[in-house]
Amino acid sequence: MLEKAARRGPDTRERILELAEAAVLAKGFAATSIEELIAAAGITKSGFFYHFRDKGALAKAMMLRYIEHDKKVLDEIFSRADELNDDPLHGLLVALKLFAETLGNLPEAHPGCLAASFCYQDQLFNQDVRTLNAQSVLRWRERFLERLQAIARRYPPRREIDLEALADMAASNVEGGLILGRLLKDPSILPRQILLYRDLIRAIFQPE
Amino acid sequence: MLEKAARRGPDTRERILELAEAAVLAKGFAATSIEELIAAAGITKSGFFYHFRDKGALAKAMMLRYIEHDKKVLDEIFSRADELNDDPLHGLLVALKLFAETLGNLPEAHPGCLAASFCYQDQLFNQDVRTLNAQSVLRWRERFLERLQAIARRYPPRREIDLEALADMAASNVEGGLILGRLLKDPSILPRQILLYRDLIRAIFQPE
DNA sequence: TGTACATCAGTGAACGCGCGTTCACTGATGTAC
DNA sequence: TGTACATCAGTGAACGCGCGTTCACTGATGTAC
Repeated sequence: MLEKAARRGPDTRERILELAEAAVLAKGFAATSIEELIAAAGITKSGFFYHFRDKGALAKAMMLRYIEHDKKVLDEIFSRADELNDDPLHGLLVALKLFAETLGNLPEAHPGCLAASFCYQDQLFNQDVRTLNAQSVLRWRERFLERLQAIARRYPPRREIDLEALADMAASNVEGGLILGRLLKDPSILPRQILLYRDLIRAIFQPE
Repeated sequence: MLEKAARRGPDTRERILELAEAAVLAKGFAATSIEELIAAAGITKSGFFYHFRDKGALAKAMMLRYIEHDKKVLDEIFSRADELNDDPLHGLLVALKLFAETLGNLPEAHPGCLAASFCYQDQLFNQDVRTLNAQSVLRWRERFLERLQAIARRYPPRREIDLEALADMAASNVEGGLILGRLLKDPSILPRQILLYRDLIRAIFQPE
């Protein structure tokens, strides 16, 4: 037990999920074959079915992994942003700046979002997976709406504004920015969209 | 020749493309089988291959059809918006309002964008199709950027602003709104996002 | 106006390949006594 | 400390089905003369 080592591969299951995510973001779930995943992971087909009951179980595991990762990233950014101040507007502006930097420095050439990929193929998945997917975006809504409401209390905006839509715009803007970035193969689009969203938030709430 | 009628079905090719678009938006291109399309269209497999050399040719035809439709809708909305005035800001605000209404009243339960669907599966397509897809979003950029520049000349914004990002935000916001609408099965999200974008444009440029 | 030919919009049968899934088995590690 | 058994992380072979594609053919319409 001393070694706790790598029985076979070091966490094969995680490796499969990683490979699957990259493949799905490149060509979709249906076109991602188990065959190619096991070839890349260096196991046999039966090895795959030891980890996942069927292909549907792979989809669900991918979604759970994605949601967990998503939550972790957001948590970290917001807690870093709130570290040294307790002004909700300032905190959000810092968070958005951090977010733009994080997403601008991703190693992948054409990053994508699994939620978006799955939602454009959702007939392939069972209700379970679809519900999980909806949850991931609901968390964004809640998180940003809470923030914006706190900000609006302290800095009443000059004009009336649909706060829920403005909260959804955070996620919407990221999804849209990812798509434009992919279509035009321009990784600068997403960070610029986020910084633009940030500028708009500031323009709405910040007293002159 | 009098009848010019319906040789077999009335424009089978168009019917296939229509069916294919709906299927692709629901489950992706790879999972959309020729078999299901011909079953729905009421022809045989060979009939399909009379219209399309192979599945790749179907993809390209879908993209061309989508681009043409996209252009027509935008042309129409902008020309309606510009009909009775020549103020660029007012024109854009009217256009965005029309756009929100148009997209809010779509008959489909969960509308989607073929460009977005394809970009999340772009490994399935050849360079030809990918280039077409990029063009569709470039047209949005050009169109909105032109507008925004004209607006900025007449109404210099209070703060400096990244006009190109603001132009891209039009497309980005629609793509994002579609995704959120699908994920949450809420058709009101997209029109609200567009109206929010409109409010932001007004807040940036309109003199108090 | 009638005939010969061309084209358009398909039909029908067959193909091979790759996919997801199943099942009986295995060899290394961990645990009970 | 040694042995018996259980579990973990797989292997290997076989399966049937559906998919995209091909090929020879067809029957209705259009066109030339």
